Amino acid sequence: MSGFNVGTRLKQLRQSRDLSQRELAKRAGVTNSTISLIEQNSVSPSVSSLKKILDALPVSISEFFAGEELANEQVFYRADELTEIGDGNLSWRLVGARRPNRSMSLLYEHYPPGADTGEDMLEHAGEEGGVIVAGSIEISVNGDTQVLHQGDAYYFDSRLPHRFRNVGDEECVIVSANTPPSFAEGGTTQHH
Amino acid sequence: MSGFNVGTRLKQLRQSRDLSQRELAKRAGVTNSTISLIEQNSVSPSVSSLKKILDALPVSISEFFAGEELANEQVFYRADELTEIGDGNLSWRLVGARRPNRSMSLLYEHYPPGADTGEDMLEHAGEEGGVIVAGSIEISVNGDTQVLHQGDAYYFDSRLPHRFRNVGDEECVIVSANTPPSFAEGGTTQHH
DNA sequence: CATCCTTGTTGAACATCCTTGACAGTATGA
DNA sequence: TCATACTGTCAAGGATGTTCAACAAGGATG
Repeated sequence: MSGFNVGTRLKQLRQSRDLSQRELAKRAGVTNSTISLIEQNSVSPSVSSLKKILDALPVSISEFFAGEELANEQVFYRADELTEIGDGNLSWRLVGARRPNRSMSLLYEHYPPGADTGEDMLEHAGEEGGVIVAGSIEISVNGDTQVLHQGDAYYFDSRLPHRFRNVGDEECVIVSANTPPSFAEGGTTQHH
Repeated sequence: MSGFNVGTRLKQLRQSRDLSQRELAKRAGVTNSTISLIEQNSVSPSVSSLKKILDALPVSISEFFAGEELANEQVFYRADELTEIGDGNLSWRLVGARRPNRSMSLLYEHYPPGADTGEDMLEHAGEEGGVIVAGSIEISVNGDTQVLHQGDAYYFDSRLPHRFRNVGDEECVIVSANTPPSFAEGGTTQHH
């Protein structure tokens, strides 16, 4: 259950910065009463108000809630999560067995000409980055599409929708690393 | 930048799941009007309402806002944009600026012939792994010494004492990743 | 064509959040 | 002791979010 203790969390953040309710309120452009009520969990603030307040700390909204969510959320690593690698066309080789206590996975990827991770932009928790070792590849992240060549690199939060496509005529080789994927919805193992 | 386009983002998520406003409203325990108004950005929802709705998708609040907030982060790095870290002898190029919030650091490393991380075995918290892209290198981990060649890879817990040495006569190129980021903050950095 | 279902939108009523302004408690210093 | 300045809390009312109910547009069925 929820137990989204917004008030307590806000109070902690404010106090850790040695700010009074009034001082924070002033910076945020709201009144001290607002902060008082929120901290007591007497109200559930509107997103716009909460954003004003967090901007003044400053703390991003996702950071604010990440702390809350990690407290009651368990993160599981499925044993078979990374076993499905490569689907005939694409070749993803995992460096080392994927073990529950590993904090990242390292891949040696080979994209033949025309290889494509698919039209459906994928989104999952975590971060990923890589260096183009040979060939070139077109990468789309959050609507931004670029063609990277040998020596180029990328790094992004995997929650942004992304897609990989080899539009050249030679094989593209990438060494990439991903920080832990969260559990994927449904059966298909998400990757990339 | 504000531009927190909560409505648009919600609409995207709802539609990607093939849900109508009414269906989502039903699952979330709010009314269809609420969702309509939010999606049109006619209102800034309260956190409690937004949480109900996101729970029904389901999407965590931090995920929801992550998409908005991460939109401005740099994703693509041209070869000459990598941050040089080398100390004269060794050359390490970091993918992306030193951002404190990243969960790993990605490196494009160049070891000239004779390069050596030193006799003192290094130990630090975290994990590291890499793929040898060109040349060869001698790696010692916890007393076990191996020479790896192009296409070989390694992965170990960084708490084990380790050392890298290029005993060949050509440059060795490695793409590696470390968790947690060992190059996160300024100052001298231990690595490898 | 009519009928029925679903879709998203909107005005008015209601519920909740937010501000105004006042209050009590504590600490510092004259 | 009194004055001043700070802290957090709270009631009343204005501002904003949410619901209820009606509406129009689009598809599907007969």
